Amino acid sequence: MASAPLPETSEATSSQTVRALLRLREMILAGELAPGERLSEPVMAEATGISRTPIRTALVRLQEEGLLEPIQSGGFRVRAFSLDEIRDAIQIRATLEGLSARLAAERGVAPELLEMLADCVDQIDEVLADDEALSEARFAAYVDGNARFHELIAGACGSEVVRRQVERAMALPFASPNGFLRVQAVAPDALHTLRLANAQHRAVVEALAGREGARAEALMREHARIPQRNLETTLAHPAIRELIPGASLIVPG
Amino acid sequence: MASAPLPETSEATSSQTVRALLRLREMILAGELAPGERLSEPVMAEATGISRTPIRTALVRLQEEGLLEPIQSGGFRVRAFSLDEIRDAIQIRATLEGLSARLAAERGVAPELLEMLADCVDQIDEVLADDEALSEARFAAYVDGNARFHELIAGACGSEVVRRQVERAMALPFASPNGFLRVQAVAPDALHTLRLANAQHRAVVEALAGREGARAEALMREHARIPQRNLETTLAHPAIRELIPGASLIVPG
DNA sequence: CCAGCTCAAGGTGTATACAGTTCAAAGTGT
DNA sequence: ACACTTTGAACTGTATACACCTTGAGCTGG
Repeated sequence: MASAPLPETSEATSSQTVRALLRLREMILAGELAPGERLSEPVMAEATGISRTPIRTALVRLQEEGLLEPIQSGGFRVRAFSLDEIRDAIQIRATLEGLSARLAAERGVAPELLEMLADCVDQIDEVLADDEALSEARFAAYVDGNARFHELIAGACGSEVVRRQVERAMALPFASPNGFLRVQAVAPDALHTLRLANAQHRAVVEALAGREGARAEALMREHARIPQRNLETTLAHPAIRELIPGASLIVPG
Repeated sequence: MASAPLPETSEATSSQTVRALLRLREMILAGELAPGERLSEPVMAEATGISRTPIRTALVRLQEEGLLEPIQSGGFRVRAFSLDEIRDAIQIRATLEGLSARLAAERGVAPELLEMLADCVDQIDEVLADDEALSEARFAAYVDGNARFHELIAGACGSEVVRRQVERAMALPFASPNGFLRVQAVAPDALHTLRLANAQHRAVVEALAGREGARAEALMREHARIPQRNLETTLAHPAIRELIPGASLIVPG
């Protein structure tokens, strides 16, 4: 039990379908497939070395995920997202996170969960303690803490249905809590904003502990203004578009 | 162009996959497949006369929809829903409808849309004008008006992303606006409650017209208390469980 | 030179075959 | 009588073959 390093979950992921899903998502977000372009199953099969069947089910999954849209005559094309849609996607996530937080506060959260949330906040505080610019390692630690915090919030109300729906809302790359973080990191007031974000995190934990449902909900909603702002920044400085995943899917519209 | 009655969209729906999806969903909601039961692809293929491939993609879609859950060793089983989960699913829908309504109010809605919404409300009012018990036909008219109203709200903010997400939230049968309506119809205070519901509809239209975002959002949320109450009623009187679609998926939990 | 038509190439939807694996039941040994 | 083993049936994941459809390019006729 003690030996045997975990089988590398990333590469040798058992099924072909999962491999195809990961690979295709990666290709789409990397911009290897232009928005509006039809995804030819035989071509993808050739490119990935996976047969058409798993490719096909991966395409269905990606459609449900929102990255692809069906074509009248059959098959799928890469979806393009307008800035307005991205704004809305972020608001959807924030709204659902707010719901989860409110329900959690109203129903009460287990002390262990509060502690785990506090751990995330502490980890981020530690990362931000220094006044120097963020190193790559510190940035990674922030991303990790932030992702864990938001995952915990998604499941905080103890409802599988809610957790699923929140996760769905995060599926779009720009709607994810970490979607615009790299943009954030290069901003002049980066540290200041990140500290503000973590102050909001801490306030949410406090609200959950005190069963303040409305406060927890409002905080989670307000919290999503930060990526909104980063989106504006990205809009204003097209050069930093490269920093955000799936940037190629964003169209002026 | 004038002749040729539209090909019956319901039965001869072009693709096998769509047919399989409809048929399987129907079977699950009708309780022909018990919750927890594994769905054998060959068996379903035999039962429906459709080959395994379309069955398979339908299963994937039903999983994304939330009606099925994956089994460790492969394949899917019918998902069971606890009462708490149903409550939460209704709240999710209400929350997202509230978001759509608020955004619509803030951004302003086209006069044509307001008119269409008002039409729904009027249609329902007409159905409820009479003080007698609801006939089957009047009930159907109510269901239709109600469904149209909620669909319009889902798309009212003009965002495809939001519309999609709201529709997703309505996918679970009990979370749909019409999910518990049949229960409502047999209640002693049926007409009273339905009139209350439509008063809320009308208030939402008013709020949209007046760009009162917070009001529109709060109304849509409150509006979902009615199905919540109907859920309680159903719980108290197990005999009427038969009236709601997918009742067999509800477990005590 | 342009419009319309034809034809071919490619692509999707579907069926089916096959290998590896899981699960359960029956049988055997104690 | 009970527990363990073994075997077989069934099922999933995957590959592949095939028919029908769509679409675009090239060709022909005006």
